Amino acid sequence: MARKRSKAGAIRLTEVAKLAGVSPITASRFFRNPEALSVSKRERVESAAKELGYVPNLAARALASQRTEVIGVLIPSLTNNVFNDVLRGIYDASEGSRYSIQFVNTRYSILQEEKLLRLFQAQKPSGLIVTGINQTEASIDIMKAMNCPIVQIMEIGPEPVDMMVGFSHYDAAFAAVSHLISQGRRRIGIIGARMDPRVQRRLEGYRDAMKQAGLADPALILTTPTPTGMTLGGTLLADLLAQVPDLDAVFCINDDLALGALFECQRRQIPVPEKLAIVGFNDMEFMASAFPSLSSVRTNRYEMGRDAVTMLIDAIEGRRPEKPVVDLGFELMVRGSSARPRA
Amino acid sequence: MARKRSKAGAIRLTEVAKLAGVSPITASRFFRNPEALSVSKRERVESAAKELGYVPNLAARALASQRTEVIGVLIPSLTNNVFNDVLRGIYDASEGSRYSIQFVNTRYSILQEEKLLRLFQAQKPSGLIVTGINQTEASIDIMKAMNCPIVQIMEIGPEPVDMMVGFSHYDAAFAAVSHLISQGRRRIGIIGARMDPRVQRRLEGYRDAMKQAGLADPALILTTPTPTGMTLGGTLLADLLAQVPDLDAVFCINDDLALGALFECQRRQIPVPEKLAIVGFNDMEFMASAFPSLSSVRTNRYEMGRDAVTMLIDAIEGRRPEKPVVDLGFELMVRGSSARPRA
DNA sequence: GCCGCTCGTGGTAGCGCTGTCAATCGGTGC
DNA sequence: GCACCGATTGACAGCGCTACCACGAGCGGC
Repeated sequence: MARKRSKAGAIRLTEVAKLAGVSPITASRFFRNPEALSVSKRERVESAAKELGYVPNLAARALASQRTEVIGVLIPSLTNNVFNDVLRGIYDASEGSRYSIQFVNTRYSILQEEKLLRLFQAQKPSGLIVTGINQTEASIDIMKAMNCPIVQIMEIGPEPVDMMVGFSHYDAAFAAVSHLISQGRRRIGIIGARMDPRVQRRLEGYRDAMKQAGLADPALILTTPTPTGMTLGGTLLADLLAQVPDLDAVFCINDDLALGALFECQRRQIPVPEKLAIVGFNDMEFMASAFPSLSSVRTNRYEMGRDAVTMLIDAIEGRRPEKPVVDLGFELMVRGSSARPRA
Repeated sequence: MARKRSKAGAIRLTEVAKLAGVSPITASRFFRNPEALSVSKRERVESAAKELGYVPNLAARALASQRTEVIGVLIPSLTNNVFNDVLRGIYDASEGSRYSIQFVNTRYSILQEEKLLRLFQAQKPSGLIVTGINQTEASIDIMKAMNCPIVQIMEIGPEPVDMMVGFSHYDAAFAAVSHLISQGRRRIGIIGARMDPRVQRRLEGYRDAMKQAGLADPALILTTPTPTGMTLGGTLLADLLAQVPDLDAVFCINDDLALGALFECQRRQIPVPEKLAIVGFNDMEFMASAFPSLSSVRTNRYEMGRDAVTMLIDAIEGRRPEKPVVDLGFELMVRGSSARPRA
């Protein structure tokens, strides 16, 4: 009874090594660090592996080496298009590297996040990307105990668990509202949905900009915890208009709401930007192509994902960045929907 | 030298077993099938595990058991919102089950898909979800060799590798175009982008519907391999109008193009639906909230993901479905943008 | 009272790979 | 010519868990 539980067709490293006429460990090295082998052995292992159709057993590798070449990504939502771009950046940056991405969905719940973090802990990833800076105490403990580089993305704050790539949602919202004020708008409302921590900070930016301009009025603020969407944008604007008939601008905490608001204006024949200015947040592709084109705050989502992975891989491989916190900034995209109304 | 390479704080099953006063294998069973233990042992293992903060080592489990509790998902795009809903269905259905989802991005390349399939092979997933029915020969060989249930999603065809959940893109497009014809439209164009296999089949549906009505004209067809987007929808419509000035309807092979086309009409002051009818494909949320509201073909994307996972888990656990191919159908959502023009 | 059954439990022996360290080899400096 | 050095290579011993099989206890049927 040579091998008790062996699977029929499974080709192992030993088989490859035997065919190549080298020791298993040499064959192993070929797959991890080919340069360490002499050219002749390298070629022999390579052709042997190809001939046998060898596929390495990742579980065995992970067990023996006490680590995996996985980068874990925790994001709050799949439905939110914002994360599409981030994920694209993550995938692009990881492509060609030895690391593969495993991403999980926290559904905007920090408890779910904690649970998933624990799950990752069992997997010993090489690195981790987590969204935002509002984790539970327990989550932070787990992250610190995990002994792998970690990048927090989407926003920046004073106390990174390890590294950070993001921007200030507060500043971005402040800039958007300041722009509306500078265009002569006075009754500037804000509509918001889902109100996650980053959205809250945008709301704060709005509040402070309005306060500083002496324009603050609680009636101008309309938010709901329900998930966002274009339809909701229309509904919220309708409600806000009922509350504030002399509204002359609306800052939408995301672009979906802004587009919904635009359609609502079209439905009500409210001219944009003449009677009502609209500014969104994120600058999704459709903002520029809408009619009128919609102003928004461009956030560097693709770059955020890309840079997070780059920093992570660098850190995993021992090249720690000199600056652990990277501010990617934002850019106010002024378009037709927020032009100065005719005098 | 008891343990040569042991990590300092790593708590293993053996430790838990010792504290609980049972054998390691009994502790192991507790985590996999608690019902098999007597109540007293179960409680003792449970409290011991909690006390030590035991986290199972997934790699070791996978190595010993020759399988992982992972469902692999291959999808072609992250940027395409269509897959958001599918993924949401997948996540929802997997939640609460023992399986975790690992998804990878083929970027609409069947070669990339083949490569990723090979990667999954090394991981021995419990099940696999792949997009579409156009795999390479090699991919199909790999899938057949993988010895796990597989569900192909997004469309259905005559030869499932294993199981399928989807609908007929041909029929759906045919229905959409027939609707426009029934509304009295004659010069019905089609604009398309990225032209993946499923989009190609929609184009076929359009072609046949037009041919059967005696309305076919190659000038009415405008497609491009470039990625889709709202901006592109405007551009394509502009180009099509230049080519076919008497265009009275346009079938857009996805909703992004449809929305871009609507904005282009607004920009050019072409009344929709009076002068031009618009129908999209997929029925994203924004279609109903646009002004005018946009007609589309509703596809059951969420259900597709959900059902795929359900079928997969059932099959993994030995409950093979009676019907391996599930047609989720579609529904034509007729809205303002394709209403009959006034006589 | 004995048989055979099921249920719960434990011992043994790996799963396929890599970390560690020692051995080997060809070339180098003096 | 010899000690020495870096570059390659290999032997050994696990990594933490579970499959397999064995075993004993409890129990109903005859």
